[in-house]
Amino acid sequence: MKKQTTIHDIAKMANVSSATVSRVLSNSGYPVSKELKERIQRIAKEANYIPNMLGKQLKKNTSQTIGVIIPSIINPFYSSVIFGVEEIARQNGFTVIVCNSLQDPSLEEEYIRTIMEKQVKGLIISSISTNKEHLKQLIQMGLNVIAIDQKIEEDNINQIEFDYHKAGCLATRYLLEHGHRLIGYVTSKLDRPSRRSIYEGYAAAMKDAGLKPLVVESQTDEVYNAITDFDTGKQLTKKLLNQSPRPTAIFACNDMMAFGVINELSRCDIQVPQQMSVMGFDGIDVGEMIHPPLTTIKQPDYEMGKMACKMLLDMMNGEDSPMFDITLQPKLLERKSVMDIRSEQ
Amino acid sequence: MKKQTTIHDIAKMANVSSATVSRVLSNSGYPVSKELKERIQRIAKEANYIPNMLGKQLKKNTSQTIGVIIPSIINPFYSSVIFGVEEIARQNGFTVIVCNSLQDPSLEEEYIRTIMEKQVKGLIISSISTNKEHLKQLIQMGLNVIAIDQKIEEDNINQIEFDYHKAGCLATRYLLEHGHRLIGYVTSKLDRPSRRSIYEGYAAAMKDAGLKPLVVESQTDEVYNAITDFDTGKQLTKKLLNQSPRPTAIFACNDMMAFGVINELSRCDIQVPQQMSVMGFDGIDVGEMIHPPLTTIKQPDYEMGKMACKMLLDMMNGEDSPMFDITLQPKLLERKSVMDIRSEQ
DNA sequence: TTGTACGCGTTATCAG
DNA sequence: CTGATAACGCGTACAA
Repeated sequence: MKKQTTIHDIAKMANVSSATVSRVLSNSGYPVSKELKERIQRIAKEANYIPNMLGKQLKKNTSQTIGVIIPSIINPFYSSVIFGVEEIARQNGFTVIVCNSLQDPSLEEEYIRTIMEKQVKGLIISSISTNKEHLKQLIQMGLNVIAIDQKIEEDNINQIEFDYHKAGCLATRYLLEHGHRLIGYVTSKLDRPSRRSIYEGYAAAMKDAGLKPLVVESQTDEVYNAITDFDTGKQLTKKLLNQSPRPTAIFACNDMMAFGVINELSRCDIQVPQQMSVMGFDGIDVGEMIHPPLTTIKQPDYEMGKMACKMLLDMMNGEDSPMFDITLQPKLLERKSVMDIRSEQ
Repeated sequence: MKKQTTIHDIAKMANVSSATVSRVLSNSGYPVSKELKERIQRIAKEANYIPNMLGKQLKKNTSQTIGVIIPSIINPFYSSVIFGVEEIARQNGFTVIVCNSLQDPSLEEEYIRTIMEKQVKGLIISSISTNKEHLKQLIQMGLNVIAIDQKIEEDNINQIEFDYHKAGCLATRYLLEHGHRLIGYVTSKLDRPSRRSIYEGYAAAMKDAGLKPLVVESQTDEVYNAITDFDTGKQLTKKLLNQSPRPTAIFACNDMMAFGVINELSRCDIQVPQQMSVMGFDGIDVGEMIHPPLTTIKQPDYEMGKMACKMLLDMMNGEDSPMFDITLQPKLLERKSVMDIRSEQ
């Protein structure tokens, strides 16, 4: 394992100063005679020169890196987000550090600290922590932050929001329009703003229709995990089926949970959608692959990632911080898990 | 945006030399009087000192970072791998850079270059590129590499392999044991060793049973994308159904494709598993969530990630390079998509 | 157009 | 035990 060649090595080989080498090899645009330039480039190539970014970054006080903190990459929704982020980052010469917070505030904080130590100046975060003081302080120190998915109720943190409330309404109204009156809502613990908003959207739409909400909420504060949502969906469905009168439609707070709902119904020999309609929330790809294909709300994941990264890069380029929030709009993906039961009534 | 506090700032505040501050704040173990130590720690805390890793790394010539290059994080298999890698990395104070190669050799090379420039000394890669010369050269320069998933036919690259051949056999034998004789195999393009091996395992098992393989191979060299595999599964199933006599079971080269198979069968009103058995390959979580739950081969993704990361860290700690390959063994996940048809014959 | 010399923040070596 | 100083690799005033 021999030492890497540096600009000084090349300088010696070319009998010039390292300054000149630097100017050529960093494409600084600083004037260097053409012949010398070409000679240096040739020598660098032959010597297999690989620049050491650490030196550069230390000097310029900027790592070409952005950090992304999300609950878990196992969740397809977040892996799509990252996919979008990474695409834009790469196109702009940036590299992405991925951090799974596992919904654990202390892990989240640990990661933010690491990010800062690595001189990462840009962070995209779906934050779980309620104490934003720390984050605000780091922003003072030059960190640029874009919050996605989970709203951060603070100034000078740009947000990419999603209109969860409207989405909850939209889904519920769709069910109502298809003749459903008894609509159950199954949800994981309502301890985060996004989840609350969906619920409130559902409740509002029900109220508008003069109907009573029928909610089953998971109480366990589970560690994050895809299969957990699935199991939760099954559990909550069991509870819901014990209610009387039984609902004719079930609305789940995310697609994974909706899969659990469908699975449990199928285990109980209840046909979807003939005997029970199911509505999901997220719009992940696999929803299209199950039977029946899941009618759901599309939350633009990939696009959200791309947009967040673009905004972040703009901020870091000091585009005079436009400081505006974006709110993405929900879209209903009409597939096959909801039946129109108006004719039956 | 004020400048960050450095050890020099703290040195001034404490009226000591920056060397002493460094010794205390880096937990070097170097002897410093207890009172001084505590004073420096207190001042650092008050001044909100955040160490600058770039300086440290430049000095020590090692970034506490590992790179992971995989085809696409959208694929649940790879996101599980990364999840495992990241867990071990975090526990050891390392950070993970994620790179989606999209099955594009030039993108892969670009990422490897970036990795090197960032002084990343450890790389976990599912390589698509056929030219390993470049990689070998970088290993000479101190890069540590663990190859996963895709075998790299070179010395001094540690591998975590998976016995694809045996897995292909295992799946096929299972179908045979359940009375199937006409077993179709649908696969994406056989242009990679792993895919070839599964195919060969299937073919060998069929031959052992005195049966003729029935293979439908996708010809399109698609860009990587989860939904593509699903669609491919549908297309290939259509082709297979035109064969006569029709197979009684279909074995797909990955789970996503198996979902496509099931979906297409369902569209043609062919019941799974009553009228047609389906076997997948991968063992991703959602396989359990669809109807019927997919019988499949479990390829240990999460464990593979954890193991790869452990091996890599050992290598980087210069554990005298044990230089051995690990071959993970397949396991059959028996669920509900395969029916025993022996009684019918 | 090219070279000299210093600093980015940190650790390591060598004196004291 | 503590301090001064020289690196690490690079970019950049300033000088020539």
